[in-house]
Amino acid sequence: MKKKISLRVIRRISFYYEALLKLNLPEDAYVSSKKLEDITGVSCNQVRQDFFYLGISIGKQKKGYQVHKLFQELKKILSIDRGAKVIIVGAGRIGQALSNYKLFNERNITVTALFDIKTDLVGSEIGKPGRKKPILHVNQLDAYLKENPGVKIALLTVPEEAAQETMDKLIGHGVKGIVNFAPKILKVPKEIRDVQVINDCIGTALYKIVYQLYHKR
Amino acid sequence: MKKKISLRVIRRISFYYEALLKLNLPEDAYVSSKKLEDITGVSCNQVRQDFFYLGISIGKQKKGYQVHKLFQELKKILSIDRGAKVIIVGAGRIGQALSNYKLFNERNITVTALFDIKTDLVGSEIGKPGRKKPILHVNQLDAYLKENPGVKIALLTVPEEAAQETMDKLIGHGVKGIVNFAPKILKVPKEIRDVQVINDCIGTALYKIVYQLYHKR
DNA sequence: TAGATTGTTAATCGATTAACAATC
DNA sequence: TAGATTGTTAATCGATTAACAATC
Repeated sequence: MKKKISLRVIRRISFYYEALLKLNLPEDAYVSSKKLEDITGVSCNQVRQDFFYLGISIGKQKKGYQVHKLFQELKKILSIDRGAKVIIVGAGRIGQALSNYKLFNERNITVTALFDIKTDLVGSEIGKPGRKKPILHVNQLDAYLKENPGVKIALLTVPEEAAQETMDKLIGHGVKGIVNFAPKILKVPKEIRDVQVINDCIGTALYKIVYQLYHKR
Repeated sequence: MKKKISLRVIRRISFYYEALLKLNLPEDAYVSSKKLEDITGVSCNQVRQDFFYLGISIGKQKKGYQVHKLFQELKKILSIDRGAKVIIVGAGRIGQALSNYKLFNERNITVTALFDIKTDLVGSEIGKPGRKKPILHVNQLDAYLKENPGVKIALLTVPEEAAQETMDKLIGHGVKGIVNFAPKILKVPKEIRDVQVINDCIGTALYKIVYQLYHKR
């Protein structure tokens, strides 16, 4: 019986994980829920409640949580130890920037290839020597995904006009997770049950910040 | 007495707004809460509850909400009619990509300038003719913000190492809203009360999608 | 010891869902 | 008319906060 963890909890877990990375403490050091509050802004009560909920009971009174053990627990929940291979569809500026995104290395996420339709991009490679990724044509997607069944996640960075069409294609080829960077809400057909889409994180962030600007308390 | 609207509601409001843009209906057409559910994935009950909460009572039984009126209401809440001027700090690939982001035009967000420290970037301009934006040096930030007091929002696209330092600088110069694109949680000093930061939307999205990949129901 | 910090429960708060009378 | 859809209330659900005994 696996309990389902809400995305809000996952988000906070990723905050704790990032906090640990940032602190860069020796593995045998301890970190308290109060310390995590200082860095993440999540209250220490919430931190302990989350750990309790997730069955993380490795704390020592008066000390806190051992960094090494906590890392292990958080990694397990976030599936960071398993890692993930992703492709980037759309090799324009955002796509290329993401392909070098620092976050990926430390978090065990590997970009294996990019896809585009522009003939001047297709066939080239980008990235640092030793870590170069090929840019392939979008119509090679199907073949690529069949050859690389471990690739289940796509970052979608094509222009707004092409976003829905491209997403439908990705779903058709068996992709199970899509992060959509186009400022457009993409629909997953109702009959598709096992595909997760994260829509429009940039656009939503902008609306929120503009709203807050005009409604400060 | 203005009631405070949570960011969750703001997020859904932006979904409704995006849905209207997408539908592209004549202004005198009507759209029902059920139709909004189809496009946004937000249940029709939730839609009506949100409208009720926000005092949007323009519906007609058996028809729905007139597109024109609904646009007006949603724009008012999202402050789209007032618009927003933003700067982009960090003129690398993500910064440059964002400076041409299509979302901005339709949503009344104007990028007025970019900032960087690289001498080969500073002094040039980017963007389409007629809409060119200058790239200035980061040490011109203070002067720029003083000359342009309407600019209160910054998109932060500098490398991870420079993110916190740059944010502190922005806050010092009076910026009130920051969207952080570095994969790092940035802290606002506790004594600062009126600055809003949206942290790490890309990193969080990735953690969520990886988590979901390994925990499909 | 005294102080700090955990794990856990209970209380509160807020958000979502369901239901339905009103009515076009 | 009958069916569809709103506005609104009440019920449910879930998430956060507060409190505190246990104990290192």
